[in-house]
Amino acid sequence: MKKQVSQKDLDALLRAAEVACAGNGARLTQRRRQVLSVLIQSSSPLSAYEVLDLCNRSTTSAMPAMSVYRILDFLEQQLLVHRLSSSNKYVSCARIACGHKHFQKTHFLLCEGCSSVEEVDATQEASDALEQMAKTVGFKLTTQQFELSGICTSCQNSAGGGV
Amino acid sequence: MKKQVSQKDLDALLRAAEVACAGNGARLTQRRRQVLSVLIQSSSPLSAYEVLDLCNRSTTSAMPAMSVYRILDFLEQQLLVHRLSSSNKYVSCARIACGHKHFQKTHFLLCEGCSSVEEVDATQEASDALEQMAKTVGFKLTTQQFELSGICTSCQNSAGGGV
DNA sequence: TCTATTATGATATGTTGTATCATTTACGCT
DNA sequence: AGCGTAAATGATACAACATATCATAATAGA
Repeated sequence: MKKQVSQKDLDALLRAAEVACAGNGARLTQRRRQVLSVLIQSSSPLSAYEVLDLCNRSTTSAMPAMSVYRILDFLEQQLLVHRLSSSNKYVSCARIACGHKHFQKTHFLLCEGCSSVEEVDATQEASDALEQMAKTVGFKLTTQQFELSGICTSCQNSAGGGV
Repeated sequence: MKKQVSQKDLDALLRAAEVACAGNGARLTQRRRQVLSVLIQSSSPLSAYEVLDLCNRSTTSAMPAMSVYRILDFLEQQLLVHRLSSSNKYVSCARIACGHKHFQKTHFLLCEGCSSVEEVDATQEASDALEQMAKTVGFKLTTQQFELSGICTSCQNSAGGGV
């Protein structure tokens, strides 16, 4: 499903992404830009092959699967996209525009109704409670990212519809 | 890696599993027992194909991949094994012996050092904090299971060794 | 412009997961 | 016990997902 992103917003995000890459001595090439655009414009997480299909739909020159995997890895390293391990899919980072700083642990709220994703910072309470819980069995937590399923506001209201 | 489970304990768990199945009008067949045994005896989560390999190592009659997937689904329905979505692997339930009642949400603490898994009940504080956090963006949580990575006690002490 | 590095293309192959239909096994019934 | 039905497993084929490897192209810097 396609998210409504204006050309203006998309351009701004891509510019910000470019700057972010440059800051790391990396380049946002045409292909990488293409993959990132697809993810930015998607209202739900996409698998590598879904990204591939969408890329190849809009271009004449077909991209090989290999490239998509490579580019997704790259974009993840640059913190421009996140990989959701529970579904093995990718979403564009919600923080691209603001210098993609993640001050807290990141949580992803996955809607079971419409598959949309909400990226939120962890509350101190949640982090503390989880850490405390792990501590009772001697675990030292390292997870920086949680993926939680639920029902988003829209779907609660429309009782099962889309966004 | 093989966990040290005595034949006595294994038998007791399998008997408990059999009773649990019977309670649901289901049967713990030879094949299902075999798959469950493999998981009980593993110190870390196993993928479907890892289960398959282990099964086929101990038998003369080879099991097809299809059967493993079917049986894992079955065992999961019977609450005898859990599927870890973050790694797409399976672990035997830690509650088989006690009637596998899950009163709270279940958390899995995955050790990044030795790959062992600790199954714990969620604390009320953690559940509340997560629910509260989701609520701030209008989400109603449905997740019953969290998977957290960290370092277990043994690995903290041995600074990188195994269990 | 030349060269070293990085990025991508192309091909092959490995891994994981399912669809489908045939066969076998267990259970209830007479 | 013998029979019919439903459940479970076997067997085969194939689809989907992921990676290894080497060739080619593009880019940055000297």
